[in-house]
Amino acid sequence: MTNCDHTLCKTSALKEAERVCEQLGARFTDQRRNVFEILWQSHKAMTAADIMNEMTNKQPPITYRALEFLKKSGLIHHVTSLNAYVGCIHAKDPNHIGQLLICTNCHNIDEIEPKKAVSELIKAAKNQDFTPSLTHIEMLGICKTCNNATS
Amino acid sequence: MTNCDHTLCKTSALKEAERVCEQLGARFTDQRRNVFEILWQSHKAMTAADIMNEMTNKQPPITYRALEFLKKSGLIHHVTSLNAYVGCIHAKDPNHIGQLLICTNCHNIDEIEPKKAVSELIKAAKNQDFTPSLTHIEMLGICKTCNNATS
DNA sequence: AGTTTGCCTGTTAAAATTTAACACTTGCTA
DNA sequence: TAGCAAGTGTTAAATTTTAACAGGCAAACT
Ligand SMILES: [Zn+2]
Ligand SMILES: [Zn+2]
Ligand SMILES: [Zn+2]
Ligand SMILES: [Zn+2]
Repeated sequence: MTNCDHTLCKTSALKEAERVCEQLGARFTDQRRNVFEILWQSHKAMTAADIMNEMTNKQPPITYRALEFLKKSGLIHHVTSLNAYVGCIHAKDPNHIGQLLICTNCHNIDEIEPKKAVSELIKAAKNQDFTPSLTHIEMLGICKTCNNATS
Repeated sequence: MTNCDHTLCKTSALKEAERVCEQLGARFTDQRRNVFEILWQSHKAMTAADIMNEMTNKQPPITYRALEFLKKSGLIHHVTSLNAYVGCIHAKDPNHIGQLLICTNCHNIDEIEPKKAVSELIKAAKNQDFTPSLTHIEMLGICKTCNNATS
């Protein structure tokens, strides 16, 4: 994501969303698109309230339902440590486990797929005879851009 | 934690809490102890409301302030994916990064310290020039006991 | 074409969760 | 013993999330 051509980010995310919905037999309705486009204005996490403020229809149930749908469909991530949401940049792979790098300064979020780390995490879990189904990895810290700026 | 002598868990956690407070120059007051002991009744996560219900003084600010303090002091973990809290079993090491194994069946939480996985996560972050300060690792799944029970 | 069906929306509230503000107390210490 | 910082009690309020239910809309059947 770092130094992205964000117009490209956004259009390809939209295309992907349409594909995913099609595949799920669900509709990419106005409300869902509205939430999705608002989230994809940037790579920053937004709270439900943030999003709601920018919606055409600002009623809570509308917003929460769309968020719920997008999350279940793997198109967005719920950033639990911020209680906020961000568009997923790996939506093509519905089974990916993302490591979210959350900059506490500029609030941008990058998402990487740390295959080796994940396999270590799963190994560690299995050592305790624990069978994981859902994994959250969130790191708060300072991103490259902000690091350079403050030095 | 699995198959623990929980009386032991609890007393050693209390002793540790007293030590940590002492070291921080803070007081392990009645309210803080009340929250802490309620959490340590088990290894299950409890929401703020759950805890509040069992407090001597059931007023929200009392509960939230104690939780905030205990979290900042590293004595409990905020389980962000459940928006709930659980006692930390590695409080002796204030810099540990715990991997929470959260059983969606019995709701017990185990916490392990996956050193290798963590170093891989940090390595992956640094590859993006990201400087992490706080790391959350939470896995939802089925624990050993529940796995055995359902098979 | 008309009708059923299931998904999705609109709307009205209400419940649940978290925080603000401020006066007061308590234990330390200068 | 007065002053200070940490911690509490109390009253509300703000924020976040959910329930409930009537209505609309698009694909699918007859
Ligand atoms: Zn971008
Ligand atoms: Zn993702
Ligand atoms: Zn811990
Ligand atoms: Zn279990």
